[in-house]
Amino acid sequence: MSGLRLNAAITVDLVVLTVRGDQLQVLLVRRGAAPFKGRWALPGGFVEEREDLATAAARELREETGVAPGGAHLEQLATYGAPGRDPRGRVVSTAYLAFLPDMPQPVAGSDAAAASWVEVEALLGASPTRLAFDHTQILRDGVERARSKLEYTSLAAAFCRPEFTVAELRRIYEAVWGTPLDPRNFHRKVTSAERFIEPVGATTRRVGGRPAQLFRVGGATLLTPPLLRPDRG
Amino acid sequence: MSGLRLNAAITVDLVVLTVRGDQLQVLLVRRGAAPFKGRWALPGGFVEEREDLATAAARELREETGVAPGGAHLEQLATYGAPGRDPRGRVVSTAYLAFLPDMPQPVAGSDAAAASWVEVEALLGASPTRLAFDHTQILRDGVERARSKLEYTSLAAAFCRPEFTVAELRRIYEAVWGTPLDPRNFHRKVTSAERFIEPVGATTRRVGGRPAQLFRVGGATLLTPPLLRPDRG
DNA sequence: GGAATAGTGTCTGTGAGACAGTATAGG
DNA sequence: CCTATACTGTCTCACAGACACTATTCC
Repeated sequence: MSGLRLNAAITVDLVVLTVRGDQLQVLLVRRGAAPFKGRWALPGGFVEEREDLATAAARELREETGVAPGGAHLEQLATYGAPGRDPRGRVVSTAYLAFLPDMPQPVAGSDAAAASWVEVEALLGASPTRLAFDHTQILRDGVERARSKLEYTSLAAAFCRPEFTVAELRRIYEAVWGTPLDPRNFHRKVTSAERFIEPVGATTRRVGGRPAQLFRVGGATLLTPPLLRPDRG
Repeated sequence: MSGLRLNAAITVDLVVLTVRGDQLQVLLVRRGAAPFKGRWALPGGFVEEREDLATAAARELREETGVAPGGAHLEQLATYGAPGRDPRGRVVSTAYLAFLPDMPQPVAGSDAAAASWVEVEALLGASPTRLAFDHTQILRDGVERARSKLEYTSLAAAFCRPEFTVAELRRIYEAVWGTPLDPRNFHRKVTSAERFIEPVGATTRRVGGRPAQLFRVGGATLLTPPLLRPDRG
């Protein structure tokens, strides 16, 4: 036998971000049980026996959104283990961050009746809706990670469908950063960045204006040179 | 009572980095008990009841190095919870990353007889010494985090003593990145970066060559503009 | 003086930001 | 024609990299 003393319950929580209607939104569930019954919370759950943390996160993502593993970007964010964060006892939660394209139907395949996309600004802005547990802090950390990742990596495309236009990609950046960007300079930058996006050959049909070229992701994971946020002075 | 099922043992592991003799080194302990008895491992231990993860990491750091909380930079790195990573059972470990200046005496105040600074290159290079558990991977992640943090933050100074010269700061960058840097361009960059370092007014006494100005850290935490690694193409 | 290290100036290419101007669609 | 969106070209300023040069110490 092992002398190992189990001293905690380990869970995963998900910060699932998407851009819908030029807004950065996060997937929340309404809690059906105490504690924080009726309050919005990040989706999550206990890690099963013999299950890796990343596997548990992918399973939760699939249960909540119907998105198969590999269909979205999923990375570990951070771990939260303050003694009082869950009134039921010592719960240590590893948060994962996911980027999803705008889904055709909201939260398809979800088991939770009360799952919903919520605008991030309403949760972190001036008069924020309070979330359960320390989930507001987890969300804040996730959003900051997303903002920073867009600068140095090609992950913005993870918010887009497989084929997208430069303008769609730009609106991802604008929604996540909350800043307008110059469309012309943006176009020049992303098309000249090495292996960031590559043209598909086709164009969109628009209701007005010149049709746009369609692109898919190139092979690059790092963005060189980086695409820095305007302010950060 | 709570229906909470404790399903894991939660621990913290430390990746304590320093620069000694122009080498990036990490603090290791030799394991005195099974599993992996006699193998080098990262220092760490179980999180106590009612103890925060960060507090546990600071406590471990102090036990191993004698460095008081606040005397070093300490940040959360990542959490490792693969089912088989510890043969004794389900152990979830949150790794913390610490940056220390070169200590006058190696590992002062340590309780472990077998604690030692080890060159990182010997652990991650061509024919690496294998560490216990998944500690080689944790170390790899920590070193990569350190390399990237030096680009965008002013944390390189955390490897220096309170007063330091520009050349000492440059040797930190060179040791962590493993690349030589142009001393003149480096000097111009760090002295012109906003609030990165500020002159103390005094100079060093040297055995040969012009005395160097002494600096201390400025208030800035982010480095604007960033100081990018030479290669990363 | 010579050797060693610290620090400055200068040039050149690249890229960011600003923005004029052109291209291609619908009405 | 006008409007809307996509895309290209051009200008200017700032900074990175390369490296000549000056400054201040010990010998």
